[in-house]
Amino acid sequence: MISFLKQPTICRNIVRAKQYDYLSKKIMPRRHFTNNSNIAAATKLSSSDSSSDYSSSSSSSFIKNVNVNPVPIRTRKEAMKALEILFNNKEKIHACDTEVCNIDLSKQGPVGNGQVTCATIYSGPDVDFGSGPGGTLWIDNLDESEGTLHLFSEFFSDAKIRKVWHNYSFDRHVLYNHSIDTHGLGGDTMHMARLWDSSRQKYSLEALTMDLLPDDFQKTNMKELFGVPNIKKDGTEGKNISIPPIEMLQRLPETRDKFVHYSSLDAVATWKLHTKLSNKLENTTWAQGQNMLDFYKRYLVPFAEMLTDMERRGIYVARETYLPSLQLQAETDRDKYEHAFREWAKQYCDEADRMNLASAGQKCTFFFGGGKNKNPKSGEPIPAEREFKVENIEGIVQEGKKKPNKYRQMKIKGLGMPAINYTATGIPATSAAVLKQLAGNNPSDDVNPSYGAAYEFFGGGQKGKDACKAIESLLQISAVDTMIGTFIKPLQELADDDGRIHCSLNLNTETGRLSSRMPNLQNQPALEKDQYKIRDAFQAKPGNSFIVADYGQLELRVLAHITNCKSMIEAFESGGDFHSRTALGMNDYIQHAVQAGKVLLEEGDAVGDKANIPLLKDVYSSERRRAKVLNFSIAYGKTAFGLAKDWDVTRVEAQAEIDKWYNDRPEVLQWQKRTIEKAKETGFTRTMMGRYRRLPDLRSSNSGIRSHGERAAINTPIQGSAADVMMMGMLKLHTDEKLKQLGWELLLQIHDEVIMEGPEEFAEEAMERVLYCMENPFQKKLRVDLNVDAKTEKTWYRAK
DNA sequence: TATGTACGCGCC
DNA sequence: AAAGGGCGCGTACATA
Repeated sequence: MISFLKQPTICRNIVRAKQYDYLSKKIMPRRHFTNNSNIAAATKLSSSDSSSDYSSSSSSSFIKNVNVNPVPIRTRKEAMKALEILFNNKEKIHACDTEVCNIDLSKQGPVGNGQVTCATIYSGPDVDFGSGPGGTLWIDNLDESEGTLHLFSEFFSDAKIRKVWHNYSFDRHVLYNHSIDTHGLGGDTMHMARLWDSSRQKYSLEALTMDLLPDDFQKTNMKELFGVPNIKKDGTEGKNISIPPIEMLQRLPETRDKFVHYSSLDAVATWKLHTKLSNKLENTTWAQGQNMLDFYKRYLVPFAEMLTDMERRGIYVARETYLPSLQLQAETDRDKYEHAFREWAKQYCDEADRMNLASAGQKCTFFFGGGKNKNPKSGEPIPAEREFKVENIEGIVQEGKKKPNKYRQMKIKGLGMPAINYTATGIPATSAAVLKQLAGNNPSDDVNPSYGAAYEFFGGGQKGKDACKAIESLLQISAVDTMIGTFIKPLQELADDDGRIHCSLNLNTETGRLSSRMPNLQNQPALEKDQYKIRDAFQAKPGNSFIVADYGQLELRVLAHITNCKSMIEAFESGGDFHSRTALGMNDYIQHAVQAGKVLLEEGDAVGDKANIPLLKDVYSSERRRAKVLNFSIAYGKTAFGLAKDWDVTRVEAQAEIDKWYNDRPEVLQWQKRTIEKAKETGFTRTMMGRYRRLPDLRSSNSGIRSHGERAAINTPIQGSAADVMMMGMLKLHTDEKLKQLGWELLLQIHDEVIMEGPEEFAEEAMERVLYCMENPFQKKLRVDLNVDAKTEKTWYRAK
């Protein structure tokens, strides 16, 4: 039997730790409250000598050694003078930054949310805005100065004037909230830093400034500058520090000057970082006679600008006409499953009604507490019972107390079932895969039920059957909860007044893929798993349609191209179903069956008198499925150990399958060896378009980490090159004159798939162009053709 | 009360 | 000693 149990890995935890580090920065950018305090920088700044002539603030002692000489712009007259200087320096690079209020970044994105309280511009050490060369412009846009910013609209929207930003997407959107449509992206220091070194932990302006700019130019974070201790109930100062709202810092006389200095400094830091990063990229080879800055400017800058267009557009979800009924249906289902499970569990657990079915800890104790289960890491037995805190809705009064407490302890006793699998920390896992093993594949089927481990444990018979059915209900509860909590609800909450969702599309991955946040639109339930048809909520406007186009086997085609593998190239050249062909190559008896005309390789063969012959994928479906798994596993660097676990076969058997795969494709094995070798020498691996991924893990003393690095060394060229193909394809789609003329625009990208929206009447015409653009992302052809499948429909669900 | 960690799960 | 790459995010729970 195939098991899908996933082993916990230390690698995953390493990667995860990094994600959180990064996320805390992403969720709370520099404008927000909770930046980590930078004690080192603060100490350095406050202890250095006061040679600065910065004199506009009595509280400026915080920032002594960085002189930004801000020129405040509050009136039309001042703005006109500044604009004249800006336009006289058209050819220069201008670093810009905004400060924003009225936005809660933990709940909403910048499209349609947030107002700019001020903007700062720094145009380099030569430009003099009136405070001497190298001063900054500080454009006030609050209170009586509101509207000043808009006077600069022409400057921001001029495509010929290069502006550089840190996290351009955010600024572009908030400026658009003031009807300022920026163009002329000169660079985004966040993207440049990612391109220069994609394995950094932090990409915040602060972290980059600290690491890349000289010690005498450093940035102090907001918490350091403006943080005030929270006042506790008793009136004393608490330990937590919060930052007053932006608009308050800008208004209050005691913080105003410091704030002006702080925000101006961000623009200066961005400018200096841009210079520094340009230099670094310039000194990195891209291709013959060209450097990474060339690559950045030619592809990544237009790509980044395009991503903000997509974010701004958003995608419509039927928040009012569809999602609520969907939610109701899901909640009804949930209640049904919940009732079924609790009724069963009551027989074994007094507090079954109060158990939190979303708690892994409680489920773990209930099923696996006691018995012979031991933590494989620590050797400790799993406790036979545990207490959990629950709300005291029963109003139980504790002994010796007069009134009931708000919370009470609830005891769960373990059934002592043998654990199926363990988490990374050595606790019995209660994942869906584990519960599935307990319940069996199909315990509720009337005709042909199949039961899992719980059947035997409860002594078989009716009791065993009931247990399996109950656990299946529990499984359903988790599944439905995920649907409601991760998809159905957030989609409704995040839609704007027009029902459109504006996720943030980030260039923040190690491999060059995009990621999507708030919400993540790249993990919406797909196909069969989309039991509630959530993708039907994504709809085109009346009169419009979607085109959903995806690359078929993109990564495998890329693998074939990169490795120049004869057998793979041939398989793709002959067309048809790649996985069937792999299965054919790996099993003699399938070859015989095909040669004897007993089965057909693929659907295209079912013509004329062969129409009634069955297909390989139907007759040998398990072989094909295995071949498919193997195809992907090898691209990811899976080992015989992992494959053996997945397939529930011995390691030797798994290795034999792998060997058979490589036998037909020796170039792949050679390439993998060569690539790891080279990565160890150079410390990096590269993609087709020449992007680098540094792999410091390859030099780790921890062999687990090292192996992870080796797998990354061979996976990144595949995944990253696939991302390259997609990026180039999207740039073609974006710049295609015909598509523009027909009114078709990109909305989303899901790694190997794009969603476009446009007038229904031109859908067929547009589709032709879409196919052409995506199939020809490069001037040069790859060694295998790219296969694009496109469909036009009214909803995302229907277009698959 | 706020924050970090662990677990688990959705997608390609 | 671990044992498939890349993501984002909701929930529970421990800790400060």
